[in-house]
Amino acid sequence: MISGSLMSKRLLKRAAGLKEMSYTSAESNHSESPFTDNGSDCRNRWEGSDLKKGPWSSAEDNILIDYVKKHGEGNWNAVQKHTGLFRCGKSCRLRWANHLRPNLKKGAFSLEEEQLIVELHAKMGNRWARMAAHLPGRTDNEIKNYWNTRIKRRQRAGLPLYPPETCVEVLEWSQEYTNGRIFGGDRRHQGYLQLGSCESNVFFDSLNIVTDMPPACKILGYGASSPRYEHLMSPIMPSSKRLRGSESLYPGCSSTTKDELPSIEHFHNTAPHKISKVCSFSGPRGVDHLPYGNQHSPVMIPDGHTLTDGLVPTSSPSFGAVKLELPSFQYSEATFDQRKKPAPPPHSDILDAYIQSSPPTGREESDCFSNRDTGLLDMLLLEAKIRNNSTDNSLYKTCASTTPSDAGEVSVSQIKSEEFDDSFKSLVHSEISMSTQHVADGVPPRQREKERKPVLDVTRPDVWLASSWLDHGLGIVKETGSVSDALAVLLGDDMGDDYMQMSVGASSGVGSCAWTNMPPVCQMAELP
DNA sequence: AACTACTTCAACCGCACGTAC
DNA sequence: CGTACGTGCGGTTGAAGTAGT
Repeated sequence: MISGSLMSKRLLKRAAGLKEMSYTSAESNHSESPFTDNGSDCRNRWEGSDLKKGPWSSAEDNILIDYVKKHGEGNWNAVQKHTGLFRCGKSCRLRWANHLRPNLKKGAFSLEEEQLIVELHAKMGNRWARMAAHLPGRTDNEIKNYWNTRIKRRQRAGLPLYPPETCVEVLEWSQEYTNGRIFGGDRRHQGYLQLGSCESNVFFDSLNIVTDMPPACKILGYGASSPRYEHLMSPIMPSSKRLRGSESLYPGCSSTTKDELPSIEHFHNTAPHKISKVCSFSGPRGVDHLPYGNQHSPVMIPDGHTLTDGLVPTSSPSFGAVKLELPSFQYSEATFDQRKKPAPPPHSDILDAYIQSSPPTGREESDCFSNRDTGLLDMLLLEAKIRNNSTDNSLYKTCASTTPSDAGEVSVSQIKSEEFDDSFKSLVHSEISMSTQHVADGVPPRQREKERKPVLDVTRPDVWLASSWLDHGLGIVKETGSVSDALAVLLGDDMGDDYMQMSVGASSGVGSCAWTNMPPVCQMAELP
């Protein structure tokens, strides 16, 4: 929410119709003619490009309004022909859609609208246009700007982006999905699932994790170790351009993303850590790497910096950092011991690679993982899909437990290449080996896996939640109805003592954290 | 008052999809 | 089938506004 004075000023400005002042003041000459050049605001003049850019003058607005009145919306490229307006069709459309069309709401978002945005974002991710469809009179741009502003504020405040109830709702929804009650045939042809009034397509076309590789620096800077959960905390990170199946090799590496992520070479050169180090979900990864509770050792990123390096005091991890520590690859104890120094690459790398490289069980799976990212739901769906598609979770488990020695060393760059297939095969082979050994020595693979695992600290929300979400079969958390509690723990981890107390207090059952035990910051569902 | 840092938001850009030809 | 065009979407940019010093 916009702070009082600022908002009131803005509202006043808008109410008085002065919003154009900033433009008209600079281009007051435009009021006479839309084609009057005033230099400063017409950065790319139509003289050079035939088309004017920059702020619209009121005269131009009037021309466009007249045009739409006469010809209706659409055919925007014809505007220039019919009106002589030196604006491209896209610009006309944008101006109309965002500012000129009737029934547009101006002014600050109402509380209801804000709540709806949060809810929608939790389900849809950065799908502004779809969100706008649920907010009459609001534009995608407006929502997007609001959200970006909001998350920045909340990140600064160290608060979660989503109120607990939203997360719980989403989780419950996910459970429905997991249970197969929200799943149909070919999603591509069944349209968006309607859940209440919300399009929940997010569930079905959002599992392309890599695409959401945050401008890593941003997400990491805020302490999120798993971009998959960026939307839980810092969806500021571009959710990449819409993935439309054309991104092949490394779908997540959209241009924008690439620019902000450490380059593959960077990983190679500065951190010869291998992906296999991370090719294990990091939920219960080495304690040393966890930024929780009193173990605020920062999560490492491949280049040797920490997630919080220079950005967030490690002694006070952001809420989001904790909250976002969702299912990720974990280290086996052996793995961890070997890797206390090396920093695991962003978990998303691994997960992405895993997802995208996993031999699909069918086209549906392929589709499932081929679309763009969304929000909190992604991981839930991922889990569900993996569970659904792997009869005994073996592959999943493999990825969750395989040590480097099992899988061999796979570099990040390899992960980002087709060579990951080989790595994946290695993982599978290791799993097969484990199963085979089970036949030989009678030790069930799961038990063996347990033996290889570090003792999990169930007071740590990352461990707890990751375990719960990823696979109860991992043997860490047996209760299945505690997702909400897990989330509560997660959300409740507001840096430090509160969280620790709460977690310990719930030791009788890791899944028994009451909302009332939430630290105040967590109970504060929404920051105004 | 001047300066700086930060925030907001309108507009732009590039990409992808759908459709007509 | 391939291409061009129109359109929509999401991320980014940068000017203007605001707050703090």
